[in-house]
Amino acid sequence: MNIGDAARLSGLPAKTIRYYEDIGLLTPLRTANGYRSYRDSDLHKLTFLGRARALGFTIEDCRALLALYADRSRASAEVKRIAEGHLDEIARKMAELAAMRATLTELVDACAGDNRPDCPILQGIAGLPKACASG
Amino acid sequence: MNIGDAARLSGLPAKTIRYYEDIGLLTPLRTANGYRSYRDSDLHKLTFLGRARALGFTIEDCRALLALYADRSRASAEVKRIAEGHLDEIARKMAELAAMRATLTELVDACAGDNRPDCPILQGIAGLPKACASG
DNA sequence: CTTGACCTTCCTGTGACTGGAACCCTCATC
DNA sequence: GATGAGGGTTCCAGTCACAGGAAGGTCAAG
Repeated sequence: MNIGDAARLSGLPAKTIRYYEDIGLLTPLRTANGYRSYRDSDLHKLTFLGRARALGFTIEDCRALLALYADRSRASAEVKRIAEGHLDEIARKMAELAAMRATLTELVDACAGDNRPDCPILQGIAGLPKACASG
Repeated sequence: MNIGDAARLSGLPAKTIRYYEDIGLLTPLRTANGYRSYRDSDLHKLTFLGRARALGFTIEDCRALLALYADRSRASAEVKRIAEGHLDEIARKMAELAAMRATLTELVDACAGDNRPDCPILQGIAGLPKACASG
């Protein structure tokens, strides 16, 4: 299977698949003419990677998860540890965004949004007490 | 005022302040020895930038906001438009994170996390129906 | 005169790709 | 045999918003 087919079947761009090979996440065979040749196992890895990335795992997390996926003697605790760490990170980002949204919503609500120059948004950004939206 | 003082007073690292100059967000004076010299107006800009960045605005948004801040004949509608666009972006990111969290929380809850190899998390990533956590 | 804190510029690296140039391979068609 | 379409290959540059570090200039204090 060439990279184009692997791309179609995995849903990942060919560029991304080459990149994943470049950083050592998978190593497809090569045909006589130098083309990459993907086995079923490669395709499984690509699908796994696509889903893990869609869940927001970093590439390094994905690397660890792939290794655990391939390791029949793994402890699920290790997988869970990685996933929980990622959940913490997601929670942290959501809290950060929520804080931004809270402050910004206040400012936007206070702004008339007409063609006069008075603007509570600009005033807010220029003079906000420092505790707001820190992160 | 040298860059160190500007950094302390604005709360931004000196590296960041130099970068902002590099991309044309402000242009401090220079003393005879080549050191950057920050006026009050420069410091105001830096503080403005720090707060706008803390609210998650992109650098290009910041550039536009700074210009509007300096423009006495601005229409607040333009500022509001930028802020609302950013709020939309924040909402989009939060929704994306919430979807990831929902899927991942399910998987984590289903995983025993002991030293046996059975792992619903890995199974989930490997075989999830494609609709989950798309974004 | 040296020490140390400051400042300068320039180059590289980050994460996870994306775009593009320049080139090769294969097959079908004229 | 030339041509074109549609694959594939490598390598280089760019993204975003900085951070780290090297190599060197400047300045006040001891």
